[in-house]
Amino acid sequence: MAHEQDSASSRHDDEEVYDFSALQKKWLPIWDELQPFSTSNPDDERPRKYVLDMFPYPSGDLHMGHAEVYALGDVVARYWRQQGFNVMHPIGWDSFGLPAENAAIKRGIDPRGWTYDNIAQQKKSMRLYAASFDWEREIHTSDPEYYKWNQWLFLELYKAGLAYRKESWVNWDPVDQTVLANEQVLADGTSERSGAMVVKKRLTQWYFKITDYADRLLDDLDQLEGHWPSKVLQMQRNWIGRSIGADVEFEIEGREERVPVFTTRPDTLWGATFMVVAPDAALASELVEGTSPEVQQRFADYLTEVGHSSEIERQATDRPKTGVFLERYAINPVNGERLPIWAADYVLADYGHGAVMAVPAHDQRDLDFARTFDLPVRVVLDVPNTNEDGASNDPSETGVALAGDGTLINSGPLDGLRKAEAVPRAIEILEAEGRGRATKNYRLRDWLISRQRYWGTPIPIIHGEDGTEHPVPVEQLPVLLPDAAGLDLKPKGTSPLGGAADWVNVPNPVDGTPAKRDADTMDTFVDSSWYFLRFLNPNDDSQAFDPKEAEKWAPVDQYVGGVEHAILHLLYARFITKVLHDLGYLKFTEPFKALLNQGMVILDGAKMSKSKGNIVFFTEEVDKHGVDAVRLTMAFAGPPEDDIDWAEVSPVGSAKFLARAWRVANDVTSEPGVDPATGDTALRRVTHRFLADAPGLTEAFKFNVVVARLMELVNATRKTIDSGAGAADPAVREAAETTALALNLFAPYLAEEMWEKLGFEPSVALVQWRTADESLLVAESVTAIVQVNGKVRDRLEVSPQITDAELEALALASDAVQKAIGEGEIVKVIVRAPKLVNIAIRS
RNA sequence: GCCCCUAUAGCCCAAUCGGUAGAGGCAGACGACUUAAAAUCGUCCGAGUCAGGGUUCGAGUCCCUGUGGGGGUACCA
Repeated sequence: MAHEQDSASSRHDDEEVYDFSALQKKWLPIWDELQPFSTSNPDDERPRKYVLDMFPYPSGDLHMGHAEVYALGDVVARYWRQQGFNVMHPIGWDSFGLPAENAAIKRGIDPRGWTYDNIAQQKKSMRLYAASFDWEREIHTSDPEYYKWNQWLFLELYKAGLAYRKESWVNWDPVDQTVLANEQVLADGTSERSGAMVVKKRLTQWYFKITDYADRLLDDLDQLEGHWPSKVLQMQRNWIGRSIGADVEFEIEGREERVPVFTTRPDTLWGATFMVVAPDAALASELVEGTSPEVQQRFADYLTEVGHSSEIERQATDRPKTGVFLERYAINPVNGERLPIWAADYVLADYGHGAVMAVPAHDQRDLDFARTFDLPVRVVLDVPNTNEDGASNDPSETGVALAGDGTLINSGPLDGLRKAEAVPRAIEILEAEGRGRATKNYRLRDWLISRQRYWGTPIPIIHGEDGTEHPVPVEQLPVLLPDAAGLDLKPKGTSPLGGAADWVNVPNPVDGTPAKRDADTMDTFVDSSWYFLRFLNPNDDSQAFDPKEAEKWAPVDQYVGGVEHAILHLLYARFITKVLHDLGYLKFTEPFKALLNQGMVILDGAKMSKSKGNIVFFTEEVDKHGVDAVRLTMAFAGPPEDDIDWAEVSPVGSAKFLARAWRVANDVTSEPGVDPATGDTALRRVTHRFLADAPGLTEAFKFNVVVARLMELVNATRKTIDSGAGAADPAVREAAETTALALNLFAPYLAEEMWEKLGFEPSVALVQWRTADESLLVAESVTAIVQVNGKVRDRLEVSPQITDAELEALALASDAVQKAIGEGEIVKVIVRAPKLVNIAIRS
């Protein structure tokens, strides 16, 4: 094998061989010298574009997912540069986080060293990959110069009343020994990081009050319509989960305070037959006090049982309903009925008020519960029976709640109203009596930002002995992380920072008495919630970002990244942007004007993973095929949002195409500047159609189509060289130059080499796209089809300027058409000159 | 369960406003070059658009129903 390769390369030791490795070695230092992607010139008068790729978490080397996102993001960045824009395309490192800490614990080393070593390695790969980043703006979120501003941001939220501490049930990851945000718990109840089954734990933690922004986060999604993938918009809408309804206040026998419940169906209030409270809500424990010892015991047992059930059991939807009767009664405010109160875990403590009015006839969950415990079911909405066999649709018989629309019955003043009329009427009645009001509820919960881990941003709060909270004064920021040496980083359920005695024990800023620093660190999603602003002035040590620069560059014009961040990161960044807007730092309210999601790179239909051993390694692919071929493959594989199965695409094919393009450029014999107008018209038409179409296709993210069209152009050029006008034809040069310009988006090394070979100075990345010559876009003749009753019967070569009348006459004169019409009677003739005639006949 | 996306050649994918189903690639066949092979160049082969119904002069494209695949969500009252 090796022998054969040697002989092959010695035989073709001339410049026509496409040697990607030599190109990579040649151009990287030249670009370093030229700095074509710098955005540091303040006098640059070109219009600006901010193109941002989601920054990577530095673990190990780059992987194929990185290869995809940075290939596609770079197409966009390079495209806008060609279109005359001053494009800011920065990159940095999301370098705080658990993997570094876990790796450090495993190896007994410092997370800092591990992280920065990884960054060094990945940066090398990233530079080789030739994405057009402005490296002068590189940031690391784990640098004190960065996380200082996380702390500043925290204090801004704190001052605004948007950061607060509360005790509550939290998601606890028993493997990583830390709390998780709701957003970090997967649908199956496991941690998105460790994969461990998440358990509930009661802790006092810091929260950001994102729920205050729920309406705006939801409503402002409308502005992004058409610019963000509709899937992401929908996921965000579902996540926020706004429900419109009403609070209804129930008197409780033997209790002073009323109990409010939230319902989206106030129209069914007359159908309530019992009340259910969440067993883990404070209300349940309160209600059970003073009841019989048996009930108290049953409740205590039930609470224990609920606490022990795993997340999986809790989430099984077909799980039988469980609960205990508390032997207490609520009074229905509209009809005075006594409603028995039950505790059951199908009611959630942290949604609404942790209690519901149960209307079994019209709510499936309530019906399931009622049937399990033999509670009454009362229909209050007459819903038309759609059972075909005429069987009853009575929920107590069928077990199916009547969820549809209908007319109110058994509902006093609402009787006879439609559902849509009854809802507002019921709210009016409640409001008039002071027993309720229209209200909204959200699925979204506040953002839990405390983490009991080391490798993150310290929370800049000092706790006095008396329990008071004191923010660290801004001028004392950053609160530096203590040295990891000597600290026990092993997960033990409390923050490792608490073990750094010198660090944690500080005087109370108010009176100098002993106090302690908050020992938790922030969720790393805080770091990434505003990083796009830090790129604007990454070295400014006087402020987090410069609002003037923000006005120039932000918001981000095009954001590129994986759909895995569709909810978490994007929601947090949107929230923080709105907060900074409200605090007067920003003029805009949405951080990312447009979003492009790329799919995943998979293998043989399966997600790549270490455990499955089906990993394609970035470095191996780049070594084997070259950067350009890997990048081109990413663009050509299909629409960006589709997954790329690496087993189904062909970097070999991409490399072949690049070699083919390279040979075409090599064959050009005409001099730079030769007038293309004298060249072969057929090839020029292909070139100019490409020049005309490529920009629109690129802006629509149809990169695969642009590449296909480019292949077509190269094929046409080859044909002209070999069997047409020949290599000296000026149209061949024009086509080759166009190819180099287009390849700049997908294969920057080869593009640069071709550009040089064609007699120009680097860098091709700074050369403007050419406008197509309109006269070459109009074909000399077009094929018009003639249909009879929709079937193609003839084709006519006609002028593109032909009129409807002329074309119709020509079509009717056709023998083939006349034959098809036969004896039939012409009913209608549709003419779409110059492309089509359709003759409708009746036979 | 609910919500959303999707289905075009053996495979990956194209197809502006509804107007000739094919741009491109992979795989395959044949030929040229070569002592031969690789590389290269050339030629060719290839679906009637998941199924059924509807709207229309005309449907891959719009509407309805179903099936397959993918994703989100999970007792949110």
